[in-house]
Amino acid sequence: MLSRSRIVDAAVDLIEREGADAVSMRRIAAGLGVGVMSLYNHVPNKAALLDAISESVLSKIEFTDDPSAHWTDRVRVQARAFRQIAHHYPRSTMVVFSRQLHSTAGLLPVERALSTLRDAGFEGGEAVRMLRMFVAYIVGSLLREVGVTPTFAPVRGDATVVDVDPALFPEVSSLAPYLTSCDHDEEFEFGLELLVQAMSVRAGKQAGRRSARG
Amino acid sequence: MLSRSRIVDAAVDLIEREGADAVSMRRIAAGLGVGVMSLYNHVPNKAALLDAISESVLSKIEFTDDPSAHWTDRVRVQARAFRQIAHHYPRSTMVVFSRQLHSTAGLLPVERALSTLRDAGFEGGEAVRMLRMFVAYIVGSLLREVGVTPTFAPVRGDATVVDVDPALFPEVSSLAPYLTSCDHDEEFEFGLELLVQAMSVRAGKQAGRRSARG
DNA sequence: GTTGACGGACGTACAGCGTACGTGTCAGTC
DNA sequence: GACTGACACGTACGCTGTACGTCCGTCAAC
Repeated sequence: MLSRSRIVDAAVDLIEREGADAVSMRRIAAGLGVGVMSLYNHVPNKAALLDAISESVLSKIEFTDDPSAHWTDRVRVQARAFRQIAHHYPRSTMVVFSRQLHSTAGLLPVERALSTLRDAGFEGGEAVRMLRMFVAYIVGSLLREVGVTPTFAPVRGDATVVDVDPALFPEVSSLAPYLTSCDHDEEFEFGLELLVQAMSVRAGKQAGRRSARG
Repeated sequence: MLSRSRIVDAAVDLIEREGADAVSMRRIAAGLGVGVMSLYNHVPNKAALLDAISESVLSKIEFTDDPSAHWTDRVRVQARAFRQIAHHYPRSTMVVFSRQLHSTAGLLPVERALSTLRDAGFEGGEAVRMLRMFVAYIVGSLLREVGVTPTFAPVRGDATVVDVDPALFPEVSSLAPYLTSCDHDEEFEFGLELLVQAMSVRAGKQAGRRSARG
């Protein structure tokens, strides 16, 4: 028996196996062993199916939030949970990012994150701004990681940075070894720590106001 | 006479006017008053055309770098220059983000940014990590701004957050007014300042190493 | 002036796409 | 038995990217 979730799962599988470009209603139907138009009994159109895929992927994020942990650790855990799913469904993640997220699937993560930020001492608009900034960093990082890994297209040779004129681009040239290689885990953790530290400073300033201006 | 740049410009215009989904070789050709297949004399295929669009948009970023300014101000200026282009070509920017950027068009910005970071006192891998983190934040922010603004699809009603059960999502519910509204300029500057401050702390720590571990 | 080569614009054709519409087959209810 | 709804399916239409062949304007060689 066909169902919306079976269709979504098959679509995600297809995306991960053959890439987002390979996704067509006919391919999905073939994968399920049904006719094309049968899908439309459960999904209004392809755009809605892609939205459902986004929702499905986002809902897979596991937020094992430990309220007793320090808020900095909770931030770290939540960020890594996001990233883990993105790495598990890299090509589908690109689909998520390329679409509007206007669904309530991501509401639980938001609730958890806001709760964490409140513990950190952020109130009202400040908490929301912090959350948005954090999400921006995570999304931007994952877009790079997932776009670079063999996700959407086969990786091209890294000769692009090798044949750079050192006279024109001295910095790029001298930092070439760092630019060509990239330990994604390390990069992510680096930015994560920087953000957590920046938030700690900000939190201390506004919450405890410890020895500031005094 | 047809040319690659004329095709790219027409494509960008079309994307901005009617959205990325409306882009087809036939539409572009019609906009230029030529036959479809004439395009293929200048562009190998549609994917290459989209890559050319990315390159074109990225190359429009104006980096009026002032080496005499303080590095923090240079960082701000560079980030805003990026954002300005994204706002000028919002729908095309989505195309840029959805593709692999593997072109040398973004090399000048990279050079400028690395130079700025060197002035800030970052060396080697640290500079590259800072750059990547910064780009991640900017890209993530723009993805949200540009994805929310009437860019890809018409904006949906903001009733998604209104009908939230306060018992299930207390934080989301109480912060609803902050979550539904969003001053993008303010948000961007907020994160920008936070990052610049975080970088300043880091720069002071590793460059001057003033009174650390002492 | 004629000829040949060639680059570029173009038309045709084909496979594949999303999906509107109609049809057939069941399960459940009177 | 008849009626009803849900659901799987086939057909068909307009669209897509693009391979291929054709035609024409320009220019070099003779």
